[in-house]
Amino acid sequence: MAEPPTPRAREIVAAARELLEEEGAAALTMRRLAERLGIRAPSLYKHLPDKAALEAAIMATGFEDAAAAFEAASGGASEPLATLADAYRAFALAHPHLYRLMTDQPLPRDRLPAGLEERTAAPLLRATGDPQLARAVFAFAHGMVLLELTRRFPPGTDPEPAWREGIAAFQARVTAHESEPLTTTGPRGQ
Amino acid sequence: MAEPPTPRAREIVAAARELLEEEGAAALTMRRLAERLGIRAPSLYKHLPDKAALEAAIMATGFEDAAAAFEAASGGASEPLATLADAYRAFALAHPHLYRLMTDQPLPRDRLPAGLEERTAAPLLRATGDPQLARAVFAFAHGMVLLELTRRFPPGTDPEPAWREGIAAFQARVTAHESEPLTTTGPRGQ
DNA sequence: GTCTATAGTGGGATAGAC
DNA sequence: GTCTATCCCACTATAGAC
Repeated sequence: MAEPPTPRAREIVAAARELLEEEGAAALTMRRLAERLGIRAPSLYKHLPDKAALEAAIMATGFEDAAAAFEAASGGASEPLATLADAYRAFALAHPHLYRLMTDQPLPRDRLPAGLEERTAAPLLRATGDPQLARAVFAFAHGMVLLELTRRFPPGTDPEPAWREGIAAFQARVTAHESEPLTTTGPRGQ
Repeated sequence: MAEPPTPRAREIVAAARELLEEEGAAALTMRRLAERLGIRAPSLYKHLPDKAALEAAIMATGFEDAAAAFEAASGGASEPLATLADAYRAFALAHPHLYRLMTDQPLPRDRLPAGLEERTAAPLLRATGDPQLARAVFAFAHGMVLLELTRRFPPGTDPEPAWREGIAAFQARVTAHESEPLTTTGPRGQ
């Protein structure tokens, strides 16, 4: 539920995140991690119950960093949505392997600190003013980042114009919502 | 570059796709595939050079099916973009493991039939009338589908309203482009 | 087209001593 | 907190016989 309790466990998680970021998910094995720490793999199990716990702990540090970056980006920007999108993209491209670990699988919500998911999402919710719109923007940004990371666009394609297109489309919806909370898609609840 | 040449190889690829779709990427091993075919794993190598070729062949069948579905969906619909988005989502949700195999990694373009990628993308390009807008919509749909597949939205969330939000936002851009090819983001090229 | 035998590599994890 | 020894698992792939 919370972060690793002991200082040694924290060191291990930090080393694991470095290993992941530098060499990718395939390199994140208990043996390689131990090697990086100058110990033997079985010793790791005195500090962490299993590999899933290690991954969850890495993810938690990633969400802390992402939340902090998003909060910093949305501080009084003149174009909050565009600024937030830039911050989102920057985080993902700066930490591609970490980003994929954080998003490729269902969130292990039980093993993450309480409230962290909400904290990470809050700036976007504020920038859009609407949960459904926030989810749509989230999906767009997530999709763009993954298409970039997996090199899915035709070789040589510059993703920038597509980013601007999407942000412009959603910005128009934000503006529309601000002047008139009910749109053609009808009232939304849930 | 092209599909498996021999009939036997086609059978093997078909069985592999079934295995993938039913049990997921982790179950797609040469051993399990052979088991499903009633033969031994080494025998597979008489028909396919390696596992990467097998995966590429599976992906090719997936893109053929997706392209056909998108072409069928965009045939004279009154709302081409929304209809296409529905078809995209339906394909991904009907074949979650296949979809992820097709999108989680860079496209092995050398091992796929020539023109297949373009054919799959064509309907969206037609529906949007602009490559940048098409990429943005692609990213949105890809992101939404993945967030659904990885259960990334808070438990109990209905993704439908977010889909409608996004499609409405992009539909407005399509309409704007149709009446005025140059927008606030300026001319686009590339 | 299929087989047996096998090489070679890697992984997560536990028991029990120090 | 770390160690050694070890288990058990799984995978891709090749050689060579039938």
